[in-house]
Amino acid sequence: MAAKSERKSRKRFKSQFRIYFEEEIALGPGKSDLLRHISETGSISEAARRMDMSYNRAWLLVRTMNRCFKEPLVLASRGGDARGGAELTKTGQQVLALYQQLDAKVKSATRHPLKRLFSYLKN
Amino acid sequence: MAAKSERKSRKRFKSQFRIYFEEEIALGPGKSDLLRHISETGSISEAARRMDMSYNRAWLLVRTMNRCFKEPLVLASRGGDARGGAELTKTGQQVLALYQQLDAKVKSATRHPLKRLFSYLKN
DNA sequence: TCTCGTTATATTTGACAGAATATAACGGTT
DNA sequence: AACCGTTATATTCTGTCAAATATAACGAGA
Repeated sequence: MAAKSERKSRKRFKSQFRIYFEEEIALGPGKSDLLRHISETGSISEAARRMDMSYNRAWLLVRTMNRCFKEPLVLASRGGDARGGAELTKTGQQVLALYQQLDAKVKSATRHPLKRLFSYLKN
Repeated sequence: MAAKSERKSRKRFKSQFRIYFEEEIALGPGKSDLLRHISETGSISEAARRMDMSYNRAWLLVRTMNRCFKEPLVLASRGGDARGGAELTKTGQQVLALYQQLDAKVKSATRHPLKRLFSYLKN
């Protein structure tokens, strides 16, 4: 780890794509990230904690996603055995997978021109 | 035009990539668009008018770009024969071309998974 | 030296997204 | 019936980014 000349480059690249439905963002980097964490933790609030995001915000994102898609992406339950929780629906899993696939494709497609662009930036 | 079932789809996709230098956005969708218009019009203010953007904002974007790259992308002059104007430097042209290339690559790379994603959205 | 469209720059205003805060409901378990 | 961690929802606050506004400088040409 110590061998790299700079511990963190001053040059960065951020690619983000958003899917809109009407005037709302149905899916984007934040929402897909949230989906992943919900899938991993089985809980909206635990996902939010791990992302250092307020539960309130996380819940609003979930609500928007569920509203924009034909079928809900997240199914949540209150109380009960595990004192509530949430999970991705089949649709949610598929949508997340597609988004991640999109992400990977963009990464590989931009690799080379990006490198050239970076060379024009200051050091 | 009247035959299409919807005059404008409610589903949209926006892909944008930004290149950061330190904490500033060195290049992004807006800035590259501005570069194009400056190249076409030979003027920052005319470019701004066509983009329905204030001259002030356009100038700030140009200033940021010029600050982030090794060499300025835009060269401007005041007064004089044409009463001032601006043009892209050779570097500016190359950077713009690279960005547009990036854009095209992303478009073609995302085409198919995007279509599938759209099918999950409400109509 | 006045004009004119441009570049150059500072400052003030305003809108809006996200943060913060508050509260309630749920429903198994104990 | 009390408890607990979660989901669910409304409302207020606030920091930030863009818009708006204001001025000045430039410099060839008339």
